[in-house]
Amino acid sequence: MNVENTLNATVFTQLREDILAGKLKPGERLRTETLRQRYDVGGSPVREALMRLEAEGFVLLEQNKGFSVAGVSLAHLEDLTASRIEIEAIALRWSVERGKVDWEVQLIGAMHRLASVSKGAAGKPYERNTDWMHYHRDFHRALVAGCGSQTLIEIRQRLFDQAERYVALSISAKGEIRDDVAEHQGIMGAAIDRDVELALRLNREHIERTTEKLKHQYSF
Amino acid sequence: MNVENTLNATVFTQLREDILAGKLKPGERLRTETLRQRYDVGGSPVREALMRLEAEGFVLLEQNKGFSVAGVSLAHLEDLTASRIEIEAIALRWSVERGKVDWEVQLIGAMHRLASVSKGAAGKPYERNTDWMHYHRDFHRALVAGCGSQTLIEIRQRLFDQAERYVALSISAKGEIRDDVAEHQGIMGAAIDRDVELALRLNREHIERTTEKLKHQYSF
DNA sequence: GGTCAATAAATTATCGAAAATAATAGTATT
DNA sequence: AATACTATTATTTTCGATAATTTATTGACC
Repeated sequence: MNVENTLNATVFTQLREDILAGKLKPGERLRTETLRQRYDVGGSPVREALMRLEAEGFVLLEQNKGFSVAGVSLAHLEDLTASRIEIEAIALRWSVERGKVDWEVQLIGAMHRLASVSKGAAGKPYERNTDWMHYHRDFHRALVAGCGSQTLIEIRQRLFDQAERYVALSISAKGEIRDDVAEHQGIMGAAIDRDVELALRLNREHIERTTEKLKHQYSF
Repeated sequence: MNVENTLNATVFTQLREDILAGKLKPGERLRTETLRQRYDVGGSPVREALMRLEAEGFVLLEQNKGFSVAGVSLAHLEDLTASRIEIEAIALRWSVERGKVDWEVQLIGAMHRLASVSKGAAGKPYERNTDWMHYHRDFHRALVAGCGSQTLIEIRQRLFDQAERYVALSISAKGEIRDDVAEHQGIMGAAIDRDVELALRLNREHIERTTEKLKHQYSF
């Protein structure tokens, strides 16, 4: 699987996933020795990976006191949501205004994948959840992929992932995900119809609804 | 000066400044050995600092091929500018709408400092430039400081710094900075008068004008 | 009992050397 | 002369050990 990847990169990816999936709890200390054993590597790759995660906001570094998983709070979730709504709005507007047919194709494909896993048989719920989250992430990325601004795309993705952490934490507490095919189809429809205002409104409501549910559970 | 700072943090700051100030040219390779000598430290702090800079977009890392200063291009500058205009607009709007009197005070202070160094006697032009850039940075930060969103503030700052690099590169090529006290006073005035639309328009024009000048020189 | 200093233990940060990978130069072969 | 292959060098990446710093513990003193 890991054909040609530097150790540091592997640890980075793993650590990022573990934090994002809530396996490493918010505020939890990240001692170098523990991580060395966990990923079976030396200290340098671990520290380097942590430094990158620090810059991305998933990890907190206190001088000479080590690293810890970034904390969560209601205030942070709300700030994140408000910022996300505005920034996604820009990216989505540009996407709808400028997206070519390629963008439409990719978007329809992402929607189809998302719908398929939603409909999927009961099977193993955990696997379905991770699959769904993966496709969900892809769908929202596809939505803004036509905006033409790499800068904006990266910023949006970062905020999205930060927010996903709250979702993951709430799932691992509650057990089930929100399975809203129709909502996504609505956003996509408006986007492809080039109805900017409608797409923006639906997207904003989509984000707000997600956050509202999280706030209601308040398991963090 | 450096009472209690980890080596890694020192190198990070230095390296960041050197890149931002254009001392390290875009695309330039950053060999560990060179940097070890330059900052008189071991390999670990250097690599760790570089990892952070990579995540911030100032440095590029290619697996097993090392680091280099992030490149510059017209396309990137334009993307940066477009994104900045939109994101600063949000932050500024919120600042104007929600900023308390403390925000006004800080803003007026920042404006005063900026004006004072602008007026400063001929003296040493280089020192005046770095001072001016410092206060200029502070002014624009003060402008959005009242928005109440840490997330947005950090994002804006990152984009601003990325753009500052283009300014620095163009200065070190041309020699003089644009000294526009009136423009800044205009933005501040509109902000404190709580005239959202005017403040936003002036700010957008301010950014656009800067970029336009850079594009005209096109020394990168 | 509670505070403080001194010491011990735990942890982080850094270094220097070894291992892995890429770039270069040289050689042989066609 | 061009290509493919090998040896050599340069560079990055990683490890294990050491130094520096923080945290915990102990015991003296009030």
